[in-house]
Amino acid sequence: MHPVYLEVIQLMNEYEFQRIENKWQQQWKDHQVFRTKEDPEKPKYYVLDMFPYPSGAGLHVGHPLGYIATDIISRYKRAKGFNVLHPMGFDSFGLPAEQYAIETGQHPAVTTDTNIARFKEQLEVLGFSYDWSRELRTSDPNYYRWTQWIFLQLFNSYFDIVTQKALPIDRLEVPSGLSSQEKQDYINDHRLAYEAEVAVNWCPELGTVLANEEVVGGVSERGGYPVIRKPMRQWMLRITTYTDRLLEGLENLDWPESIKASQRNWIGKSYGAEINFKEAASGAEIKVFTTRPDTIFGVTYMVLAPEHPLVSSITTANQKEVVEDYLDQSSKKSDLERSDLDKTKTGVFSGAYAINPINEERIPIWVSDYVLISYGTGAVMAVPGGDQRDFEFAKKFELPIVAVVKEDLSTAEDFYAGHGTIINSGEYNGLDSKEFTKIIVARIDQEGHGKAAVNYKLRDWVFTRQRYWGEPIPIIHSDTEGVVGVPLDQLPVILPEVPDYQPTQDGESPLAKATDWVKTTCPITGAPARRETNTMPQWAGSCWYYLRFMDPNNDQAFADPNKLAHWSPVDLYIGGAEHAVLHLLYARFWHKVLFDLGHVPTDEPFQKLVNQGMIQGRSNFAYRIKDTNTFVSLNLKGDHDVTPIHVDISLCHDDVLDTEAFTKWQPDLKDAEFVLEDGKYICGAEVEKMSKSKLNVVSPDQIITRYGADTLRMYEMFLGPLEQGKPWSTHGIDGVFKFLRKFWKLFHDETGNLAVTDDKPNAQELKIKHLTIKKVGSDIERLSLNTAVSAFMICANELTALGCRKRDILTDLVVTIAPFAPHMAEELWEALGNASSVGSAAFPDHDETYLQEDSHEYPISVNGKMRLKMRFALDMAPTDIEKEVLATEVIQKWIGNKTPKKIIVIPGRIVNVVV
RNA sequence: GCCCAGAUGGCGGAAUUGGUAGACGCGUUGGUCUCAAACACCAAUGUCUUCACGGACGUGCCGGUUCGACCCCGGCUCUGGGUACCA
Repeated sequence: MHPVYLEVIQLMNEYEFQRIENKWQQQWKDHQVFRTKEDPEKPKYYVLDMFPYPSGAGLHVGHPLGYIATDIISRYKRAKGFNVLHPMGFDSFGLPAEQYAIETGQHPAVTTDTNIARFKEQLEVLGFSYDWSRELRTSDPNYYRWTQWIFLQLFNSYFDIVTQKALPIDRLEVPSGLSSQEKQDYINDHRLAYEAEVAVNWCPELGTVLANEEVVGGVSERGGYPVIRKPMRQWMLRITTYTDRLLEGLENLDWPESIKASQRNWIGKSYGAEINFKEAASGAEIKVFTTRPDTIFGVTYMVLAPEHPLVSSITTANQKEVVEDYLDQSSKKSDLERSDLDKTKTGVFSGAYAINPINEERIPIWVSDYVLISYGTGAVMAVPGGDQRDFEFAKKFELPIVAVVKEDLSTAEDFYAGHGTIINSGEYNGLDSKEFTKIIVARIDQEGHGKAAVNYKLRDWVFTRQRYWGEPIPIIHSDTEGVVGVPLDQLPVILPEVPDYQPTQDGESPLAKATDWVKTTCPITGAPARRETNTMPQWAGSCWYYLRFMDPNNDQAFADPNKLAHWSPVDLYIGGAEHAVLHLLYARFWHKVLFDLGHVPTDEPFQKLVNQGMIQGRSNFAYRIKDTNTFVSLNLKGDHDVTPIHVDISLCHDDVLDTEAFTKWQPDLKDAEFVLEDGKYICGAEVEKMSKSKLNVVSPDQIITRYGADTLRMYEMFLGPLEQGKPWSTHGIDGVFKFLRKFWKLFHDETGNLAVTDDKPNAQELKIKHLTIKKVGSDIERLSLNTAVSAFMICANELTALGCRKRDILTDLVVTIAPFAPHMAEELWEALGNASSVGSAAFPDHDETYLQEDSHEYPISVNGKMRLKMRFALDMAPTDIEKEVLATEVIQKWIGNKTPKKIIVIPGRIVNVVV
């Protein structure tokens, strides 16, 4: 809309959203309307948003989708008499700020502050009812002090197998007769936070270690450089001890099934058996894990991962050279190459043989990187007749294939991966494979060849980053005492200033450059010692922020136990599905540890979880003819070799490029030439993730300037179901804007004066009111906010048609709409003569008596097809209805000369005549 | 490959327990107002057929259960998301 029109509309329609919204946002701020205190008189309700990372790009229209929903719920629950906790904060440690710091030398704290200020401003103009007095930032020392404190809780705990819970490390029973070094090692081996040498993602080009989430498809997310595995000393968290608890805990959570499925999948529990094979020459034991012990007679060879410790010792002299060559090659492979599924399998024969413990068969031992050292035992018994990968490998290296399970005995296929009937397995032939699994595992166990076993995909959590902008790990390295936790009264360990933020070439953290900071003393002996220089990953701060919101300014504890007891757990948590696994799994893990140690009152942190869909962007493309500065319009590019480039969507209107603006957009485009169609340059378009780099970001600010926050709030809800993703489009926002003006006009006459009357409402008007209250209330409860908006539209349409301006009707509607359009509601509420905020008014109750009717318009169907409608009294006897229906001419026509077999009358619903 | 979700007019979507398919909004068409436009308002709008009344078809496809199916069951197809040499 043109700015001139905007003024015209405002003059004509009196709904001055800009004035109204500024006014009420100021009032809420001045009077701290949303400040929350514990209130034992009211039931509590904790509504949480996934707090954002304050990026430099600011909010786009996708961010508020979930925030609007939680704000509506919060305001609704308050009006329903709940004491609502609805906080917001910032996940402010993280890579983009650090990357920016490396490029510009500006301290990440400075850019983070600027970004947060911008985010807060954008959140405020949306009219959210956050209790800003509880705002937190994960990069604030008063916050990360407690993140470090929790880390030390993990460091000072172990997982007790018997009770299946974490206990303080001093309760660990250490075997007697150990030397002091052995004793220290034993204890460290049980801590929930421990140091270990593990393979990490090392990016040689960037000279840094990357987090898993920074590696996409084997290359670095930033720059697209190859990433290799490199063993380095890391802090790890023993999340694997909690696998079963994390799995079982999912059962009672009100979470989307897909998220639970993702977590189960990620944990990846599989049942099977560990079977010991013996190497023929040395008798060395090689353990394999299999989920299909029933296929043991189909084992035709064995495969070890290249990193398997036995590889070098069993390799025969003849094969030594090829095996070493292969090991060397695979160690150099990037993750990209190793994970490329299309590649053909590689491997070498070790020269050694293993003995199948069940049938004493001698099978060759191969080495191949399709077996991973990180899962199971790093060795597999290969059953090419029953496993796709083994089958491909056997085909390539011409190894024998034996079918041992058949679904259908008549087929001649030599490959079948499912369950069925056992064949080629000696005395066991003919058994059902599932049945045989139990029998053979029992035999293996009895004969000492192995045992039933469970395996998980979940690995311990690599908890260190060689990065600057994160929480320092509160550990001191002492020459005599090993790793020592920083004493709790010395927290926080403040992030030091460093000369520059660049990661070092050898993978050491930038914190190592703060040499004075690194030098410290051992808390036990007082001798000189070094601080840990690694920092925590970005997930650390978000693992427990929901707890800190309950008591954000406490400097004695991470939160007061009474406040934790009052607010726990989070009743409703809304956020994007991209956090389905990592954040939600890590947070659950920390929570369970804190629960075991008696620090939090619940076993699970988030009772109900809802994923809002992602709002995608619509990108525009221009097509540059290769090696030229000429751009060809969408439908003419056919014959040319073109490179599509993203064009900022602000340079396009309905996919037509503003060529003049385009040439001024970037210096290298100033001489750009265009091949036009119909005198216009038409851009290509594609729906993809909304992001700064794709130049398709729509900021809520633009929409708010045009239509106001209330319109944007209702429009985003009106788009469709909350959980569903959709591309952003403003088609239809006018409809919502029109609705709000219509609602406004119910209260005002043509001159803009309040025109509410004190007339008594009639039955029809009361019915509209009560129906709307009922519908909106139940829609909010089930998070169907799109249909709630439509209920308001229906209501406004009907009242407008009736010309109803009655106070009784309108007062309740203002309270009902307040969660959705709070600014307009406040303004109308004030105009109706109320001194207090509409937020303090109780949500009206609907009265069923106004909704009841004494008759119902029955759809009359013949053989299930609706033919006409007839109105009958609700208390009319079904037999009387039957008579009337049969006597009707239209129905008679449909029955014709047949006799009705049956007539079904469902009182208050439907009539069906069966002929 | 595996796991999960989904498929309804020109478009976004509605139908809460098996009971009138298409609420509400957008768009489109026609009209009122206007010098004209915008705004606003009124009417029509699933497809096919009919001058009309009406009729036939219709919720991705095939089949089933039922008096009655967008909804339940069996078998597919396609789309989106997650995940993967996990033995």
